[in-house]
Amino acid sequence: MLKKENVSLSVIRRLPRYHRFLADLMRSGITRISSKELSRRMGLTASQIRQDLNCFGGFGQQGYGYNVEQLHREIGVILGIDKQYPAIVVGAGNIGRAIALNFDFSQMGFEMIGIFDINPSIIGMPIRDLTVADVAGIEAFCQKHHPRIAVLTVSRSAAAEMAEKLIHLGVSGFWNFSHYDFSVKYPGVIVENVHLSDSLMTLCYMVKDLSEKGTSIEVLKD
Amino acid sequence: MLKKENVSLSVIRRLPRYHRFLADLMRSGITRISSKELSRRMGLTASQIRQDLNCFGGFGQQGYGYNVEQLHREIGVILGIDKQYPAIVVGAGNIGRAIALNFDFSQMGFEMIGIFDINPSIIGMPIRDLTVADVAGIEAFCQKHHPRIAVLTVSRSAAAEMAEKLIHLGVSGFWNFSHYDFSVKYPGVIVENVHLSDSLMTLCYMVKDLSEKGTSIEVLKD
DNA sequence: TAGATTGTTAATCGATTAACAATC
DNA sequence: TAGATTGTTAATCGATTAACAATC
Repeated sequence: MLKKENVSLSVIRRLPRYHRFLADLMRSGITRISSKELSRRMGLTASQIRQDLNCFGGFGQQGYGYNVEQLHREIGVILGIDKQYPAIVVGAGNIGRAIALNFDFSQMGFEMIGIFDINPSIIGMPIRDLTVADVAGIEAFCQKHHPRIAVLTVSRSAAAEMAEKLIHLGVSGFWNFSHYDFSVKYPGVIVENVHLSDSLMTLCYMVKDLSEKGTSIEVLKD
Repeated sequence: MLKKENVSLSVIRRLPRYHRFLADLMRSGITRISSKELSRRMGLTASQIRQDLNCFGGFGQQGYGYNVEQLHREIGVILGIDKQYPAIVVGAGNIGRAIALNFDFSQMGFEMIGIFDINPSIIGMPIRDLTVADVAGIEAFCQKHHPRIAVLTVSRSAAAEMAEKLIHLGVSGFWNFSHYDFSVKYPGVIVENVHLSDSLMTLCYMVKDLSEKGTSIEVLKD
């Protein structure tokens, strides 16, 4: 199915957004869409959409456009969210619990098979169909169940050691919420960093920038 | 202080990461750093670091490098995190609470002045020095306190109406955790989207891609 | 002064956009 | 068939990297 050998990360990062907008279209009962109309809704160019999709194959039909339901499904397959890679959550504090409670991992390619924490007052807490386990047992757990990815929500100080341990236990990917940046230290290990504070600082810059440029918010508002 | 009129978003998005690495250096007691050494630690090129910083001015010294503490402070000022823009959290579910509890907004340019929810069993709950208020009173609150940004963690279905309401109440920026993408609908309004599910799907792609290419994880591991 | 490293200009690379022939 | 819209090639644009003169 793959046409291009190496698809750029910029393209990959747009795929989930296409997937989301296509799901919206399905909900609205729209069954076909042109790259032009989709580009209008998403704030992109039609050219870019066609270029992006053609990295993976020709999913459209000349003169017709794309079948919404089919394209939605195909993008899901490209992303691999039809898989069920075993995953664990390490750190069951506020963020870890919120993630575990709010996300349906099974819809995003993963099966949540374990949650761990070091805090005795959190260990034993039920979260969905799992129970928070003592992180002391994580080594035995990994040797038995071989999780492919770990959601890392431990503190900055604990992250370095934990990442190293998990890599040696065979974990090949991390959804990293900790403030520790280990993508540089372990090249070859897949790390998807979620630095929420970076995102908030970027927002701060944009708010400040808008203020300083004195652009009338009133004008922009309507 | 600004040298360049319009700095690209790619550059802006790297600033918080520089800020974070510089804070690390300060903690390690390192007082000066060259672009070369910093690039090695961050996994970038020295050229890029110098280009990025020179969008805002010359912070270094030939033959010496950069003063860590000074550069850290300067980047903070560029980002505007020394400001205290009033902010509210709308939606105090798992994600909203986790965000409100974990983040020190004051260190990222914002002051948290209110938290709102629609659910009676959540209203009245204390979160840090605030209490979750009934979202019914959000209009009166905004007219009185004029929050600049809103952290939006309401459901997809509630997001559209809430965004519109807040925009008309003068909120000019959103930290958007909802699945509703309104950056296209309201151009001019600042929206920093945090689509955690997009991030997780991207990780899924990378894990799948690694599996399919059959690259030996063993080799990469050590 | 000599060595180091910046600030900045020029070259390269990659990503986005435009154009259009192919075709449903 | 005629109209529409894709898939794909070519042109443009922007971002990254390289090079080097300026200077601490």
